[in-house]
Amino acid sequence: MLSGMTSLPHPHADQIELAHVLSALGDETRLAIIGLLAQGEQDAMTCSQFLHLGSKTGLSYHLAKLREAGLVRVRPEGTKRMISLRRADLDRRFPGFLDSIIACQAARPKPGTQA
Amino acid sequence: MLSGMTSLPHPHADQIELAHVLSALGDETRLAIIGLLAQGEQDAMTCSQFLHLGSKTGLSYHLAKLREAGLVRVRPEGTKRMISLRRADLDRRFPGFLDSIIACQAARPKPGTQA
DNA sequence: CGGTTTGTTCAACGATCATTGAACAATTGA
DNA sequence: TCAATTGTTCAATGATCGTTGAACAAACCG
Repeated sequence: MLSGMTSLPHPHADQIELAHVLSALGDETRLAIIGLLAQGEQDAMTCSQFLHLGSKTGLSYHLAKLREAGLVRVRPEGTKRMISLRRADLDRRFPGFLDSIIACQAARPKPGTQA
Repeated sequence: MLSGMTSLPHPHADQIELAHVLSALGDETRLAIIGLLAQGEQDAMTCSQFLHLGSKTGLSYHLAKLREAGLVRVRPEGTKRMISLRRADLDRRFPGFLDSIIACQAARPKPGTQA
C-alpha cells in the first residue's frame, strides 16, 4: 500500500558536506557499495544485494553512514529498503566528483564478478 | 647545500589507493591544506604556512597523513619542508578527481582570507 | 660556540570507528 | 495465526583517530 513517506533522515542536497562525503567513501566496503550502485543497471538495490560485502549488521551500519553523508537515498518498501545513488544531487553539488570516483571504481575487479 | 634526497616515504604514483586518498581528505583540516596548496600561486609551501589551521604538532600529523596517502610530496630543504600537491600523479591515477575537489574547495570562504 | 627556527616524535587522552552477536521490529506469505 | 524474510537496534569489543604538551633533532644565524 501507499508508497510515499521517506522515513529515514536524509540531508537536503544543499547541506551535503564534502568532508562528510569523503570520509564516508574512505572505507573499502562503502566504496564498493557505491561502485555497485553506480554500475548496476537497476537504479535501486536492496541491502541484501550487498551481503557478499559483509554481514547484515555491518551493511546496515555502512548504509546508514552513506545515507547520513548524503550519498544514497533509502526508501522503505515493504520489508525491504530500496537504495539508490543520489546522482543528481551529488553532481549538482560537486560537479565531476562522482564520475571520477565511479570511473576509478569501475576499473576494479569486483569480488564475486566472473572468475 | 646539496638539495637531493627524498628522505620521507612516499607511495609511488601507481600505488596510491583511492580509499586512502578519500579518507585522508575526509578531514576538514586536511581538506583545507589541499585547498591552499591547490589555489596558491606558489607550487610549494612550508608547514608553518598552515599554522592558522592548527598546532605545529597537529599539522605534522596531518601532513604525514596526506603524504602517506600520496596527496602531497614533501621535500626537506634545510630546516624546512617544501610541501607540494602531487597534481600530475593524482590526475593520471584518478582523472578529474582532484579538480572536482579543488573546485568545491575554492568556493569556500577561507578562514583568514579577507574580512 | 650558543640560540633560534622549523619541524618530528612520544605518550597520553577521550572520541569515534568497524565489527560482532543477540535481540528486536515490521512486513509478507502460507 | 504462524513462520519466514528483511533489516534495525543495542551493547561490547579492539582499533584507529585527532589533539595536546613535553621533549627532541637538525639546520641555520650570529
